[in-house]
Amino acid sequence: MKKDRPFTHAIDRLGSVGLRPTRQRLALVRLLFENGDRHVTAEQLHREVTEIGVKVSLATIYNSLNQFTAVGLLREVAVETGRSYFDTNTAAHHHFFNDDTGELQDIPGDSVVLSTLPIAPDDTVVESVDVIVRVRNK
Amino acid sequence: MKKDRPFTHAIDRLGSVGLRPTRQRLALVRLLFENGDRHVTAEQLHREVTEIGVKVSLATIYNSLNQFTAVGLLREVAVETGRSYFDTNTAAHHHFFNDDTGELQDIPGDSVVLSTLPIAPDDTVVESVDVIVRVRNK
DNA sequence: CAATAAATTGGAACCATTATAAAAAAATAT
DNA sequence: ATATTTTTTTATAATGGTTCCAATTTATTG
Ligand SMILES: [Mn+2]
Ligand SMILES: [Mn+2]
Ligand SMILES: [Zn+2]
Ligand SMILES: [Zn+2]
Repeated sequence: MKKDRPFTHAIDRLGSVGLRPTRQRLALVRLLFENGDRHVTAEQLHREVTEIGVKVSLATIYNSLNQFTAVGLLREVAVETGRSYFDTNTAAHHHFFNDDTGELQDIPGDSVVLSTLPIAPDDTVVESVDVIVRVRNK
Repeated sequence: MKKDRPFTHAIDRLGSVGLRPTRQRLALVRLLFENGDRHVTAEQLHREVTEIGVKVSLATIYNSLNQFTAVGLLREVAVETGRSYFDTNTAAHHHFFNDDTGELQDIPGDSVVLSTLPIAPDDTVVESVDVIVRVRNK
């Protein structure tokens, strides 16, 4: 029996955004999307893909993360200067960031809501609103 | 007649946090705190201090910004990977970030309020909540 | 003023990321 | 299938913001 969830298969997900299903991109797509929502850095993903025995250069990791972001498969989250996080959940949502562990995690559902959104400065339009709740280990 | 606002003078502000009033630090404190709230990067501040004719190395700019942050005179705001912004307003408040110009600016008063704050993950405590409203030029 | 401690400095090192250009792989045409 | 063309991957170099370092200068203390 066949799942009807869209893009169950890595190859279809790549096809849907017009990227060729290469060995490297397939491995990355599987790691990223076949285990629920994820938040990864380039180095993390490189370590993971290497661990499962697939050889992918770090340059390709960066290329792929940027391409996936450009086509809307991923979004980038800025939590600390120095390194980028990529998020497989592209819907509007907010984050907890653990300063001790560097772990980024979604804030569930609507458990944080802005009561008022402020008026954007003159001649500007609001693009997005990012809420980051910074936490520390107790 | 004497102002009664605390730390009107750069030298007092440095004294109050136990930092020696060197020529370099005095110039930086004046630029940072004598013209209302500011949001600057290291490079920006270096350009400014150079423009007023004070010679300060970039290393000292970084040292000073980090020291000022450590003693609570400044706070660091993470808006984009790659470079740090330092904020002279250390009270809890939120920001507009203009992606086109790189300008960071305070969201006035309580024009943005979180209706609910989410429960922090197990064994963690909330440290701070940062709201960044990203805008673009119209 | 002498001695000591702290701060500043130029330049090297660092680290995440991006650029480059050659080799490899994939798609297309024959 | 083979040849041709296009895209992708890769190793490596370059980049840019930041930090480190050891030598020099400045400030404080005795
Ligand atoms: Mn990017
Ligand atoms: Mn810092
Ligand atoms: Zn997320
Ligand atoms: Zn601010």
